[in-house]
Amino acid sequence: MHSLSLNTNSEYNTPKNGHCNICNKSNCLVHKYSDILFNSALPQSSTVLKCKKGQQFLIEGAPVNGLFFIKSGTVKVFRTGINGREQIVRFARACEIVGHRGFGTQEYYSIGAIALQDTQLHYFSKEFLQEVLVKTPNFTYDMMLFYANELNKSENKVKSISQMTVRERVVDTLLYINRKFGNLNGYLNLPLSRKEYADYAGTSEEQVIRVFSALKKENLITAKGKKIGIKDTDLLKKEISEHNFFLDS
DNA sequence: CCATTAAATTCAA
DNA sequence: TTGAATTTAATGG
Repeated sequence: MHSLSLNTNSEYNTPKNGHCNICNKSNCLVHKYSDILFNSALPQSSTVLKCKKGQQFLIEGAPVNGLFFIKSGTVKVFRTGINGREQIVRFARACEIVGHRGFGTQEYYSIGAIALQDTQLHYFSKEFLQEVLVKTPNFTYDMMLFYANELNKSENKVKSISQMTVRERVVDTLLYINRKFGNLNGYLNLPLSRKEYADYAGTSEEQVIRVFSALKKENLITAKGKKIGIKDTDLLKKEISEHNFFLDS
């Protein structure tokens, strides 16, 4: 009766080195708690949701009813600013959590989330998770660490947007994408539009294009459409080293 | 910010 | 797989 859940569990469950075999992280929550999350005796513990590229699955202002763990694909999480401008809060990949801020007393999501590629999501209802949190202290503790970490990142981001120059923020964004998604064939392994770089860095598309052009001239990056290659990570890091903002993942 | 041109991506035949 | 249609990038005002 839980065939879907049982199948899912096995995907996370071949650890030799303790690393999750989907996201390759040693501290992966989905991997660590897959038994609890997917093999629970509780009914309807999880369902898998399929999102096509460009599909929005979390809408700002919609009532909170649960949260998502990304099974595959990538997602951007954003908030709409005062004049309709989009502020990208973060990019998320496999095994990361989306929609967690709605938990507790909050009634409505304060963020939207949209799939950047075809994406599969594990959906967990609020009721189910509350039950798990109450019964499983280790899980609750790890979730608390996760929340604390998120808060720290968010505070760093405020600092970066208010104190760094446009160029530094764009460089910081490039390093963030590189750190988080790595590179494939010499290009960042996540294709983003200049607008998306801008929305993350807190600038305009034109500014990003101009910074990219400058970086190309200086031989720090290469760009072919949406494929951006970082030529010299260390030199880029140097540019923002005085801010030491490249600590968050 | 907007307009123009170049370049890249998508899509359907 | 191609190339026409559409979208996105780049530049200059």
